[in-house]
Amino acid sequence: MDEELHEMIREVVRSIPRGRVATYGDVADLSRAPSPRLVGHVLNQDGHDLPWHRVLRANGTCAPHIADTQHQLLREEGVAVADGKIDLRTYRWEDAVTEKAEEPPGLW
DNA sequence: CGGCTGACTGATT
DNA sequence: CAATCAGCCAGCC
Repeated sequence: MDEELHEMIREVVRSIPRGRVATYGDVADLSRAPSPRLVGHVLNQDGHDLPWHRVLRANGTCAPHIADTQHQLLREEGVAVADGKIDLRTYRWEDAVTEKAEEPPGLW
């Protein structure tokens, strides 16, 4: 059953560090999901106890129906939200790609 | 079995 | 920066 994938996606989302964000594509890749759409679907169904607000679209924005809450929660964690968009180049969860994790500005 | 939808992405114009 | 197109996959009718 693909239930394992389902759990995997939730695990990845839960692994996102505080003050950082990830894109659907990243989560999909880390959870070996076949496509980012599955991530969205899973979060919609079982993302109630997950930090789904740390998952955004590739351009730094998020879905309209959750955007309001999303921005609010992110700000609580110290993530700067500018005009409904997050600066991915600064806050993107880079530990996943092991490129370079530079410290975000005024955080904590 | 076929078609539409969606918390998506990337490239192109 | 906005609009379009084409892949992508699961779920519902």
